[in-house]
Amino acid sequence: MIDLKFLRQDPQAVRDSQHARGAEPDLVDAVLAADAARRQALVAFEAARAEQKAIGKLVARAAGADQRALVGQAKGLAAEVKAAAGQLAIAEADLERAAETLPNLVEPGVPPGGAENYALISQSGRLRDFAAEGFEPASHDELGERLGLIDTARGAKVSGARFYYLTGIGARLELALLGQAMDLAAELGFTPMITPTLVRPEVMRGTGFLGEHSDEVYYLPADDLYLTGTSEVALAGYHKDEILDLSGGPLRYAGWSACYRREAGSYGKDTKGIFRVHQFHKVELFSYVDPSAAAAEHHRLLGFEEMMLAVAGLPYRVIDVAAGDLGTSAARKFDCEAWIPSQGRYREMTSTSNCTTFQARRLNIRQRGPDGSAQPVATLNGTFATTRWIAAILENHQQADGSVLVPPKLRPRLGGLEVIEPVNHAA
RNA sequence: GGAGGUGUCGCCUAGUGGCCUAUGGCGCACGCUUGGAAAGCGUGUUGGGUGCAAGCCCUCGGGGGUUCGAAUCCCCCCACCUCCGCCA
Repeated sequence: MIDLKFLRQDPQAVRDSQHARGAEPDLVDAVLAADAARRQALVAFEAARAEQKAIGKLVARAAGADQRALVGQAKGLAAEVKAAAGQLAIAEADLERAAETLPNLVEPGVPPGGAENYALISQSGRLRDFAAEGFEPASHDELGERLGLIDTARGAKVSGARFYYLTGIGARLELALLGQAMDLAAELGFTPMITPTLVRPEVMRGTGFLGEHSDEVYYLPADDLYLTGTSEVALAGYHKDEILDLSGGPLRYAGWSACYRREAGSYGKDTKGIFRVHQFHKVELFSYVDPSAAAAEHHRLLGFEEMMLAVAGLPYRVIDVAAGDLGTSAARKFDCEAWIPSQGRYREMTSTSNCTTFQARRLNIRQRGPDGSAQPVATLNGTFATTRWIAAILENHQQADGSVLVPPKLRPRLGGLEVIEPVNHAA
């Protein structure tokens, strides 16, 4: 049962939040009505049960004809209880269905509106002037092919569109990036994790991925398991049904995993290269914190992402994503977008979301409050590095002669390699 | 994949159809005792919902069923253990 205390306490705040998202405000009243109906059914059920239990005790103590008479009475009560239980089950299912569609409460300060209404927070790094350098920047897929790093043709032959091979230095570059991210995360106090990528339905649902974007998710019917699009799912499910002790500070994890996305609604978008693919690798940060510390932790995650962008030497900007462009479970989201020269625009490299208590309420992850009662914690996540970064690195560090400079911090992980030179496939 | 076994309140454990409103121990918390501590003694200790409260309801891996009544009987699922088979 999803915890709806926040909704009962302040329905207007939820309506305002829905408005900011450009989503159905009527949903709030539908959920409240379902909640009231459930409560009524619950009261009726509890009353019937209490009566039944009382007579049960009498039956236990009675004997002979008295007992037979009491059993007769109890039979009638049993039918009542059964009916009440049926009503309750229906009311609960209705509420669950209604509550499931209600996205998280948007944090105050988030710009209202759709994707284009984001707020620019900061801008870092220098955009190169390729015209002044005397050449036209090549796209990452061109570079990847020329340098022998990415093979999308054979990816398609073996697995279909949006699959690829990383080959040679391409594979090593990916490992370097993810390794660097894991090392940095560990240094910063995040526990490194390699997580399952197949999860049960309740975990998928609890993290908010079976809502409106369920068609983005791979499902294995034979096993009733979902392939995750991010290790966030496994990291959020990690403490499912647990009561955590956060008195020593947040619990912080860095998950490494393959990620799978169907990209169902994206025909025609980013069809070339590895910008939008069905399978990629990612290091994801995940924090469990006291709700009062969530906003501060969010900025901390953003800071770590910026460190990795600095390691990769990418020019980027940070945006505060508008309410209408937030995922179901996010209350606020900061994206770091790197400049992609061949496209002449910024593209998402990292994304960090404050999910406040949304996921914890669904996954039943709590901590002890001051009064000893169990209260939901807040969860936050942030991308730390992905396959997509290879594309940004190739494009931003390309040279006029077709080679690519390896960012200095990554060189030790590539055997000291400083420049990736074109390979001659004809040879 | 096949056969068998196990799952009770943080941990161990009693409980095989009705005062189970779940036993006992360990641990933990508080109190008494003490110069202080240990030991000892006493009290409390699954979690949740609802209520000002008393209370009431739910909760014995999860879900269904049988029954007036289920921790207990039946079915399905999940996890773990043992053995067999298969396999990177």
